[in-house]
Amino acid sequence: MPELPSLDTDAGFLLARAGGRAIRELNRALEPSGLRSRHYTVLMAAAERGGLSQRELSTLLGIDPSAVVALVDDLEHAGLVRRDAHPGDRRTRLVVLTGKGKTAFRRAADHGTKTENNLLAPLDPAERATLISLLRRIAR
Amino acid sequence: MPELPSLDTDAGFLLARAGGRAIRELNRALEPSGLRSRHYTVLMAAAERGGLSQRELSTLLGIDPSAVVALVDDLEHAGLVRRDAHPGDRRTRLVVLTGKGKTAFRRAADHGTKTENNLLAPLDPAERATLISLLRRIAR
DNA sequence: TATTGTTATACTCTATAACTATA
DNA sequence: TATAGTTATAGAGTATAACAATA
Repeated sequence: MPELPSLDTDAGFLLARAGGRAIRELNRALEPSGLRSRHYTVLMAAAERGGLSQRELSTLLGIDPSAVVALVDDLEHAGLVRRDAHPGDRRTRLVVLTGKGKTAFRRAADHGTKTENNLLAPLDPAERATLISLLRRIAR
Repeated sequence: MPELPSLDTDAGFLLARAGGRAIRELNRALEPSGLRSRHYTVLMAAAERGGLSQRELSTLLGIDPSAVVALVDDLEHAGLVRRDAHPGDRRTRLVVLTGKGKTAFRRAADHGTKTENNLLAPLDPAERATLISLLRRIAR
């Protein structure tokens, strides 16, 4: 007797729904800064581990390499990142935050944190930690 | 001392990443049937609570009303749903699964369930249940 | 030969506004 | 006046293929 999936218990549906909501609300919060949620994740990666190649950003963030080009273009034109030469490989460009980029990221992080608190409002701190640790194991 | 968000702990990023992966893998699994993940959720809603209006589908699934029109069009042309008249309101169309639609949904549900099992493979049954219940509280 | 970054392109998804018919 | 469904449209996101430079 096969059980049919239901909206209330389908993990894929709930993940897509919650993920879409997270993106939408973050985009709204970042609107004044001219950034979108994906720019924000690039800044986050660069702030955390400076000097990543675009290839590394692509796999780390799950964004297609061709899309990374466009995102880094945007951030470079806004003066928030530089594309530095790789010491040993002339094909590779290392994406590095500028001083202006660090400031912009800190400001964006304020909005991001508020948005996340709002999203997770129904959960207590232990539940938030549980959710994050479960997600980390399936997000890949 | 403000803590900056990190890729490892940012719930929005992890949700978006996992949600995107769920959609992508479901779309691949459904490809032979000619359905996309959003068609699947419409079928799921109609199977679970038959006779929903398109407006109700829109809020239940978090899909814009204009997009619901296109999805129901697709499903209707494929013979999987009907648009029935609402007894008391001639503006409203009730979306109902046909016999063919029920069969198609059961088959799609097989693929959906396999995809979900694959996605949740790193989690044991209790962890899956926890994740689903936490997601349900923030998915809205 | 393989890989990095890039360009071009097509398709899907999301979002908004405007219209119609009904309420 | 407000709501359900519809159409049109624009913008953002996703995905693929092909190319130049370099490994």
